[in-house]
Amino acid sequence: MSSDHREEPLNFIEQIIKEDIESGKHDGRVHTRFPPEPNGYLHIGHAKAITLNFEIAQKFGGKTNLRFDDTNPTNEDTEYVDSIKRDIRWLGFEWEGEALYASDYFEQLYEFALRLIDKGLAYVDDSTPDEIAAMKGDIGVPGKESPYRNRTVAENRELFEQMRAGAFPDGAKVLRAKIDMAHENLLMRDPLLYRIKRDHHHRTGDKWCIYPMYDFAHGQSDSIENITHSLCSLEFIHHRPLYNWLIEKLEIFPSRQIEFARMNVAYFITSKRKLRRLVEEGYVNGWDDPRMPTLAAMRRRGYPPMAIRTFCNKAGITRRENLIDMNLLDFCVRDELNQTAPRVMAVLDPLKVVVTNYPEDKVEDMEVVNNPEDESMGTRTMPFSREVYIERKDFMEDPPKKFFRMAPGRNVRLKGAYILHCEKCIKDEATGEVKEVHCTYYPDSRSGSDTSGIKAKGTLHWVSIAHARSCEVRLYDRLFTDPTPDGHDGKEYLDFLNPNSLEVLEKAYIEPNVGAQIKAGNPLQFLRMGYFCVDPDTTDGHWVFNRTVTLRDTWKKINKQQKGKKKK
RNA sequence: AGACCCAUGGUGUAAUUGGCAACACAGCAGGUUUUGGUCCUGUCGUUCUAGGUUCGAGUCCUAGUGGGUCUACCA
Repeated sequence: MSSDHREEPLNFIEQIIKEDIESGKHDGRVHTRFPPEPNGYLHIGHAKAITLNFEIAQKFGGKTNLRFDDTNPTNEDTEYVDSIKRDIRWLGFEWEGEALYASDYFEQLYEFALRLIDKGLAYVDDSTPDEIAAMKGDIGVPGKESPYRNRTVAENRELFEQMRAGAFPDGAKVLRAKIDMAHENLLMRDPLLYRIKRDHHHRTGDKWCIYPMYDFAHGQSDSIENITHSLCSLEFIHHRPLYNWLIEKLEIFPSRQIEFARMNVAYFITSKRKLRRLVEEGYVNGWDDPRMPTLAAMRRRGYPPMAIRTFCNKAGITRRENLIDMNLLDFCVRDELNQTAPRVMAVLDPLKVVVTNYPEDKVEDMEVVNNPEDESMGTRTMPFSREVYIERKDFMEDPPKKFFRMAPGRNVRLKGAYILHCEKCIKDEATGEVKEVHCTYYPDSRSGSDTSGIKAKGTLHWVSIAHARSCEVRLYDRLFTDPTPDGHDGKEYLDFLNPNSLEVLEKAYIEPNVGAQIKAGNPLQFLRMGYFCVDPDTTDGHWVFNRTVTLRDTWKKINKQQKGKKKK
């Protein structure tokens, strides 16, 4: 297909994998995993990790597991398991075999713990959390060894078995690795491996009262699954020595952890806690509110999954801090939708236009193309009549330079129909508001068979008043007014909420012959207005559309520039 | 304070691993257009600082500067 010989550059992880394959490591096998904790909804940051893990495996002929990291029963729930699976599939990925769970390895993990105890590398500690914290030392200050550190193997074994059997209350004892209380890396100062916690687990129920900590579950699960490359975000970099230490001492499959910088997107936040607050305190209408950065929200907003994947790929993989421009996301979304979204005409802020020389009872069917980018999408018809709506902003009584739309004395084309000559506007005497515009049309200017020779600089979208359908349109803007709402001292992210992030238009109008498109999630381009999609709130009698993203708007820019000049 | 990580246009990533700093987005200026969309053309602008190694450094070394991470019985 492609004739260009330039190889696409590999990111640093792909380079590592390529080298591993070339050196015959793991017989050239590549196996990654996506390890979410089922305690919340997936967001754009997860999309990056998902795309990376699945696509990198695909690229090198490998596999990707989905493994739920469910070692803390307190916040985890099956509800999240289902939504996570749905979101991954929505992005277009399918994991290897069945979904896996760290909790399936609890018995094996327990065996691993005994193995460590037998080697004299783990001990049961009776210290309280406060005591453990106090003995941990500080950055640059070595810690102190626990008085329980030198229990015998036999004693440790018996105590740990009793821990499992439920002999001790919650928090009474922990199992710790025996490494080095003076280690410069705080995580190596005898890290906790198991805690006692009586809580109902979403899968194992009440079978266990001890649960492994992240560091004694994640890497071991990787190893159990023979994961070759365990990709995670930069914050786990300090865990790597421990990750490797445990694998080495346990003498299990040597998975390799590789860290990359997580993706930050301007005007987005991804902290679970902060997102939860937005939902719980009603700043947004739920986890799938189209203003949220969750995948459920992006789906509802109409972002095509492929656009999100493209976006993640274009953002790239490195170990640097980054803040991705939202323009890139918009670009990816528009690029995808430009190819796929059928065009329709909808008037969001209607202004009545009367074509005074058009017969009152006449109706003509105008043929219009569904997508100029894709001829195979065919055409449809739009009824044209004496009274139509146009966009209020497309008329100006006293227009500035470079305004190509409707104004008294000027010609404009109604897309797919006739060229109109604007005669006058009628205003409300009290308010000065333009109530309607009177035009005449050129009968020989009909679209497709125009013999008038008249040129019109602008082309407007329109709907026939008698035929149009009323609908609801929801316009979304960024949720925050600041690119890094949670990055300011002295202010919190809620201080930067955009008061205009949602605008609901109850009285918008859409052309009538689009019924087949009205299925929740379907994308549409409202000609000249933007990309929209059908919201799931839609019923037969009430159509609701979400604006996914606007079209690029050169006029808006010109207009701004002109206004800026006037001020000067 | 210590350890670790990082530093390339406005933003994000490349640079055949030591050989003319490139691509995308954004910006700007044009062209095409029955969407002020798409598409096309042009244009702007970059290696944190100081030393060192080398014929040659964005790349290697040293020091500095700046940013990030780490002291949960969370993951």
